[in-house]
Amino acid sequence: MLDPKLLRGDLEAVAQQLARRGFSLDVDGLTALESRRRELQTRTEELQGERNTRSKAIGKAKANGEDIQPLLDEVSDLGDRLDAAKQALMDAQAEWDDAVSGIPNLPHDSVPEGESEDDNVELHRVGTPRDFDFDVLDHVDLGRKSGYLDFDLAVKLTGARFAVMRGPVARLHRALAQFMLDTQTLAHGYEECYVPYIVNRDSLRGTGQLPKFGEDLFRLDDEREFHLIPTGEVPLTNFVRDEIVEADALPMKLTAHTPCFRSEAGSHGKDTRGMIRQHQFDKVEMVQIVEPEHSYAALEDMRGHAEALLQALDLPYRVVTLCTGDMGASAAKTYDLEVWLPSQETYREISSVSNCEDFQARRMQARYRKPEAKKPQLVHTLNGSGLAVGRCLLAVLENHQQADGSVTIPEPLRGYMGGAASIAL
RNA sequence: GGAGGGAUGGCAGAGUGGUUGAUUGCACCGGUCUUGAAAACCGGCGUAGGUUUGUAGCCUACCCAGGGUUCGAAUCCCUGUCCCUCCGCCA
Repeated sequence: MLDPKLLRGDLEAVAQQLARRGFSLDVDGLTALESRRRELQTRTEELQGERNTRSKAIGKAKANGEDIQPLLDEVSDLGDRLDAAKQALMDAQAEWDDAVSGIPNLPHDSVPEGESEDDNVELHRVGTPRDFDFDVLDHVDLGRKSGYLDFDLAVKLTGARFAVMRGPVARLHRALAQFMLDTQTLAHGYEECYVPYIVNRDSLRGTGQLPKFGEDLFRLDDEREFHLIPTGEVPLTNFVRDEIVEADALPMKLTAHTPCFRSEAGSHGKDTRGMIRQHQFDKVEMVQIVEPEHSYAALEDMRGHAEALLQALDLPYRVVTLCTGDMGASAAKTYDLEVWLPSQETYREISSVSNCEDFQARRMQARYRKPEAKKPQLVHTLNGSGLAVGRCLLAVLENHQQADGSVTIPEPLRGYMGGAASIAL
């Protein structure tokens, strides 16, 4: 959510910045709404003030043993007028909140302008796609022969867009997650966390999934409005919701390996084959809570933390800066890491690293106290995948496949695989 | 699943219908004292919104959340959430 002061002040400037990301701000509507809201608030507060002074007078008169009936008669209709004013104010406020909650974050100046992913700007490429002297298989065909990767079985157990992994593939999946988690904690200084995979409404509101994007979530049949997490970002970032942390507690660097559940996956018929797009997938998430002046340095660091994993796994990838039109609503700037998939002969997203500045912090009321400042200040929040485990698994399978149907295990994973240098599929 | 007790400012903890936004202590900030520090003493110290040129003043709201009673609610009633204790059950 944007700073309400910004929205009450220079709306035109805000509208211009939002136009960069293809969002057209209803300046006139908001202005009218705000002036009406303000008027109603003033009226309500006047009535409240009147009620308070009269009630105090009644209390005083009663204490002096005077007859208070005449005073009571005077205030008889005040309550009704006050109720009406309050109701009107609440309606106007709700209308304003509704309008404001749909406004995305302002893009950072360095974000390239564009409408879609076609306009994203490549930052750099690392690694060279292999030249295969045999016909490459995609992960579906690779896994089918042995049955170690079984989508048909998942259909029977649940339905479309789930996967069953068995044997060495299941172990490789676990090895990847362990390797990522160990790298983030031991090499990059993140604190390992175990978090709930079910969260409440307030948490989803804090990170921005609600109220606008509820249809992307799996919701439990429970009156408490519990939802399965769509990403570890939700529980981790909400650590600081409604908190005032001391400055020396920052930066807070958190990581967790969690499953992620997404209801929308595949609703548009994209990536129907294989485990690119699933309702359930695992991810190691990085979250940083930082002081505002350090958030862009932290963004570069986090991108590096994600890139280090791909380099260690010897996977070719590229980094793109998302253009204004392709960013999520909460982000001010986002890098995507895209890994090379030989079967598709293209780069596919495997990590997304974003600086949300104070957009989420404001929704969450997440603040910190600087010793020299009297008022608590909003923190900046960043999140990034480090990495998506499922997509990483298929990238390893496809990139490191051999002519004999085996897959070479990247060196850093071998310790997690009982020393195996390759697996036979 | 059953029975009880709680939720108040950064923290601890008073307050059961009438100038109580709220006693007090700790923490924090400023000052006096001191060579310096500590101690002691004095003062300050919540958040949000409105009004305003104004981080001044004034006004309004907020004592877990949402409803209700009342001229008036931190205080009484209802619902919900969370925490604690005991019993049962369970990984």
